[in-house]
Amino acid sequence: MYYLDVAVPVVLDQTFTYTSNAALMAGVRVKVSFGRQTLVGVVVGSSPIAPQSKFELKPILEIIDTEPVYSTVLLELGRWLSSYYLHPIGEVLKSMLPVSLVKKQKTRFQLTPMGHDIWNDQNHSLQPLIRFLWTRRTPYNQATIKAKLAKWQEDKADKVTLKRLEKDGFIVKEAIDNTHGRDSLWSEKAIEQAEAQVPNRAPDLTPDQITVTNAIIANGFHSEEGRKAYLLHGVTGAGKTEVYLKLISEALRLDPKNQVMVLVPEIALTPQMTRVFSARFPGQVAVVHSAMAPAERWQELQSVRQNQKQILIGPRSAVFAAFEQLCLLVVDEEHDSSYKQTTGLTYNGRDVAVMRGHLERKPVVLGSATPSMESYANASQGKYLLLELLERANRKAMPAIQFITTDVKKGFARKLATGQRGMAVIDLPIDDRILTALRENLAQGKQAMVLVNRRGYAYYLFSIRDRKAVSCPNCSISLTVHERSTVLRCHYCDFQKSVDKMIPPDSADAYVLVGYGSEQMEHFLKEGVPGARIQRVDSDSVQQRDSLPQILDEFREGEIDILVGTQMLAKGHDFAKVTLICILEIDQTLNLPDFRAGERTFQLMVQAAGRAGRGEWSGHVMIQTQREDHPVLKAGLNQSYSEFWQDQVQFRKAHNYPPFSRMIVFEFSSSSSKRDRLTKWMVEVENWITQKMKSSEGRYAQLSIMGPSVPPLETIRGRSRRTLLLMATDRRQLWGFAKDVMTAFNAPTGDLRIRVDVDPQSLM
DNA sequence: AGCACGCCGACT
DNA sequence: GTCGGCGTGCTC
Repeated sequence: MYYLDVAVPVVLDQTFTYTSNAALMAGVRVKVSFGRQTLVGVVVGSSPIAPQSKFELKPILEIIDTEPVYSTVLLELGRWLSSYYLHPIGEVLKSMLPVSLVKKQKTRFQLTPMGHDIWNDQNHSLQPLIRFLWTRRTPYNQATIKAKLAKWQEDKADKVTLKRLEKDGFIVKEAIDNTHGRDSLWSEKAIEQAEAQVPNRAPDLTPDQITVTNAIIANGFHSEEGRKAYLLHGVTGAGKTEVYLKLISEALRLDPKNQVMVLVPEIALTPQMTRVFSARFPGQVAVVHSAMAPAERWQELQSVRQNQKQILIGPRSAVFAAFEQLCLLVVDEEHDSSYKQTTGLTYNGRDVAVMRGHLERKPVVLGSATPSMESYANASQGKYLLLELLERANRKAMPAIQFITTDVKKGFARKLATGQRGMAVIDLPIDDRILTALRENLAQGKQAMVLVNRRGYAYYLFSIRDRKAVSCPNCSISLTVHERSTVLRCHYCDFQKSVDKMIPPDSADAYVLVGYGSEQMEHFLKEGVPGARIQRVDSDSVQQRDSLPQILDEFREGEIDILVGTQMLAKGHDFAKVTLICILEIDQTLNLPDFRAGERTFQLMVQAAGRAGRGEWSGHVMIQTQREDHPVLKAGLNQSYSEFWQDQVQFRKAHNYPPFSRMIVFEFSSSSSKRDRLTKWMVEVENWITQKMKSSEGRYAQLSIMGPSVPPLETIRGRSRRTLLLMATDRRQLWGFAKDVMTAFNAPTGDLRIRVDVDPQSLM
């Protein structure tokens, strides 16, 4: 008889003991009966000696794997993740597996045939309700339906719940599996194409590239002492990718069975990126990304696991991939915030990569033109070895940056007039000098990109009578105007409704559209730059057609003259014919109420500028701002990381913000209808903290505790929230305290919920 | 998280 | 009287 420690995917941060006739390897999945349910757990340890236990131990039901799915290192990594990110071990292990095993479903509500009958049946008592809920007869998402139902019940006494309707068979939950069904234009085709071509030869490296590469190679690919991380700080166009490629070829030269993990931000996973790698290493590259069907993704991961492919390129989740012979980890654009998972296990793919490299005893190379302050601080302290590429590989000058200082802008608002929505241009929120430059650029047959801050048509719809913006029923934020001002959408939940239904039909002139988004800018540009072929790129336009790679290809082929879009555009693409980049709302980025605003702004400026002048023509960047004297903007103008660093270090130090401290945020929430319970709970939290500090005899002297407080966005998706921010230089104090918060408040009853975010990227 | 047990309000 | 709401507690 063997006694197995099994981690099951439940919120409890502990393992459970089961019995088995066979000794099982750690990392093997088993089916177990847990309470009244059957779950898939992971064996994390086993022993022939019975543990003293007051429980009656159950036997496992089934052995799923013949070989461990988690290597020793991955299990160790899982334990580290669990304690570092304060997340239960069973859930951690589950999150580490490829998504194919985790169903991600989005629920929508649809009428059943019986429901349709009621919709048509004038005599049925429920017809008014059903007609109210389903103004059209297609499915609605949960948020919309719940909002409608709430509205219905405002003035009526009847209590009809969705559950009731469901149970009576009038409506059904329609699970939409968004992991399936999306066709995946990116990977296969692009890679096939790339593989069909002759493997391209490595160019001669510049002396700087050689120095950097040799520094890493000289240290070797294996080290028993563990940690060997490098920060490769290379200006845009310095050829960081060539350094990665050279390192990979060196690794493969040493042993063709060696394998390399390459993490890239999700958005950079365009065919071009994978094309570069597969052209250099034909047939040896596996790729995973979010638009892939689970089966396809699993296949790619499997090929890596069995060492049929040498290189794995993927987004943050690829950091958990199983390798047979991993020997190098690369994290490209390490500063990118998309490495941070914001829900569930809130890991940062970059940091996990560093930890994994440490556990695997293999080097980790973090690359960026604008390193995160955290990584740069680590490099300054000698935790990482700093390697620099300070010149562009083609010796081209960095693009010239020019500030366009606008007058204090007239409030940009327009009437929502029924007949001419989205037509009348009253005032352009884009400077004439920029428009002129765009026209000239076009006349010369060159390309441009225009970056704005927000997707959608207008920022919000303002009611003149109520003196407030039309806001989301589920979130404390105004609705964004979309589709040429006909649709209102919430950027935080799924709520969406047409303007006509949101406001009384005859009152259109009592509302104004305030601000603009990418969609409206597209229209402005179409008028302002006649003859230009303009394409919008933001998550709306891309999602609709799942077409980002196609658009980017068309742009590269010269079938589009101007791309207008959100900051998505600033990231990592390489277009030879782009000579002009315009950033319209840099001040807004700079003004965000977040201690990283300066860092984000600098990154945006440098990354955007990096897109210009990559080919034979030199580049030009125009930035519309009213704050040209701001030190961060000046640093951006000079493309000077050290200037930026000097300025921000002062500020971060003064407030003891990261990288000079660590942060952990707790989010407490309840459904907004039960806000009083949440408030009560927060009183408990406050008392607990006071008590804790009193009894701790200065053990937490170092710790700053902020809150619990009402976050800027109090309600999201119908849930009221409170946040508690913990900050400390001393890691032990911070994690010690945070773990205690978890134990004290982790099993909230009823509708209350708690969420932790370790090393948060955003404090909203 | 599930899932069941258990205690209160509105219906045949 | 019960059906079903949800609040509470447990899971080797």
